[in-house]
Amino acid sequence: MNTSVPIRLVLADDHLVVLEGLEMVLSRFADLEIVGTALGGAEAISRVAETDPDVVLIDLSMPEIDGVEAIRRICAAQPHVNVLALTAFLEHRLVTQAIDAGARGYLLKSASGDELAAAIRTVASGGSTLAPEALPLLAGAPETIGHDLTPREHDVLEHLAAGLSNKHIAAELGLRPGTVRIHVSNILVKLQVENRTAAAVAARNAGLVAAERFANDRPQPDARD
Amino acid sequence: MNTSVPIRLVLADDHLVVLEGLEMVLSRFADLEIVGTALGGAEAISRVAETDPDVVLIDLSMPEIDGVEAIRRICAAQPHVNVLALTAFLEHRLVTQAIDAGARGYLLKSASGDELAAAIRTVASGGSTLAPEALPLLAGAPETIGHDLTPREHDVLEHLAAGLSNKHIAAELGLRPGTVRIHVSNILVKLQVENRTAAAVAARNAGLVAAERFANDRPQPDARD
DNA sequence: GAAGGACACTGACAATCGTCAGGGTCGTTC
DNA sequence: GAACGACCCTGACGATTGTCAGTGTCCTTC
Repeated sequence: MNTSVPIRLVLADDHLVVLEGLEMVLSRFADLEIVGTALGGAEAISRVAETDPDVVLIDLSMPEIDGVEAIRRICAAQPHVNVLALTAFLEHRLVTQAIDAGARGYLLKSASGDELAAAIRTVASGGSTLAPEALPLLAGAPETIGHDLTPREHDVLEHLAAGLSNKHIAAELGLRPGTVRIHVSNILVKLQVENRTAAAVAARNAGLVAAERFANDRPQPDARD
Repeated sequence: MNTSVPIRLVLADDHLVVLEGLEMVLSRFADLEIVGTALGGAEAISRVAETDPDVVLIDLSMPEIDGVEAIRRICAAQPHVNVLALTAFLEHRLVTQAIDAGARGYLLKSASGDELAAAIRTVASGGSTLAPEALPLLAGAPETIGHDLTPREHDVLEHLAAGLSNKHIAAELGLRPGTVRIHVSNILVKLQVENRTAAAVAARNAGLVAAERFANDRPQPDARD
């Protein structure tokens, strides 16, 4: 029996061929209707605003406006829209941020089309769903490292992870170098590492700072004082 | 370019839903015949061995046996098979490594299904193709940085990028700390950076050292609740 | 064999980093 | 108001880092 109305769906993924693929995979299911697609976060937000769908399936790793930010804005503007986050990699920060931003579910791209459709139905009916692989990340405390950083420490870490010296960080933030040193020292304790280089690596691995996917640009402090 | 025999194709991607999507997108084209799919590098190798296809479309970022290694083995075993590399991100090391390993082409997932099909046809007929975005990475010298490192410098960089101090690196390599300092100093010059932290970041961005993408493992996908 | 270059190593300073022992502000609790 | 804790700031001191000048080895070239 056809339930009266199909689930209206918006898809967002910055990889065109993946987006096309998702579209075709999901169009197999009679109870799902794709009312819009988007190639980026900004596009996703406006597409959702236009079509007011039941469910949004959104990739988290997108340039410019990333998935988490898009989820946040969509949930703020249209709280009745159910958001399902999709991503290629299992990352603690992404899972928690997506949930915090308002996502009703979190799924990996290693799921099958059937699993995806099932998750969409669950989310559409007001339920929530989580990739089984994501559970241990939320349950235990395997990756709670660095989540107790103060705002200032996060500022410093951001610059530190770009390779700046304490002097440059101080100039950038309008502080004394000695002050920056203390922040760095506290960061080392909280990240459980021995020195700033290890901190930079750990911060990137834990996703505490934006990691440049593309190797093209290189942050270079204009030195020579 | 209408031929009686379709192009026989093997697809490999560790994300099941993406793999299904690619399969459906490409099955639209009458001149393409998908003779096998694989969820990982090892599976790709054996699938190619079994089916002896014209073209292999292979994702580069796969766990265990990654795409580059798979390409290398496929090209070694079956040199007549044309390999087309596919990846989500534009990374200098991946492009060059894929080409070195024997790939006839390099495409981004931001390509459309049509572009993908066109690239497959080009590669199948003995040509080669490259994502337009990948060209500047190979053409200019924006990322030739660090390719003139001596073996010893590479050893040191490997440890440095893991966050080790000079003293620890010295102990690890059986050197004096002062010696390590000189290697580090030379590395800084060659990587065009100011300090060791920036060197660690640059080395990872440029793919000069193995960068574990995420801190936690990836359990095997399965199940539906 | 001599000359040259690339590479690895080392000990000496100066600059930078990380730790220590403080002080200041703000908001909460008694 | 006093006490408390969280956060941010600062100068002084040892430890680490990065630079400099210099030695030894191996390999190629003349």
